[in-house]
Amino acid sequence: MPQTPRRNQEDFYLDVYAVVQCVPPGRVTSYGAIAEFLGSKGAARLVGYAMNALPLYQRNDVPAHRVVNRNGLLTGKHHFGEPNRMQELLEAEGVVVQDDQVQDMDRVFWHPSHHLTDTI
DNA sequence: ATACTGACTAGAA
DNA sequence: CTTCTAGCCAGTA
Repeated sequence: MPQTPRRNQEDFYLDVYAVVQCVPPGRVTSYGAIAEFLGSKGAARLVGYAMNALPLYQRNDVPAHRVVNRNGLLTGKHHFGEPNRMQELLEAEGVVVQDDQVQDMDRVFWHPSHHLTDTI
């Protein structure tokens, strides 16, 4: 997981996908956290854009449903085809979702730099 | 080139 | 508590 500043947009996209792939099942992270980890703090919108540009052939490898906004709101749910698909995927991993919002964010939130010291 | 949009966020009012 | 503002960056019109 590169912690170096953005080199170019293509690598940035790939880095975003790589980070998302590191999110353990049952945990979630935020767009801003990913951006910050990649050295582009404040580029949260770009992370969202990267997810939007996630190629279909990679959707099986990248758990996009584990990325929510910093409040735990499922802001990307409209990109999963069915309205509650994202919630179903999360709940299948044990994440409690209510009103399109992840509950117990403090316990479930996963920060990229904490991947070694995560306590489930 | 400007203007607006969006799977965002932190801080101010 | 809520809503607003200003940043953020790529893509589109």
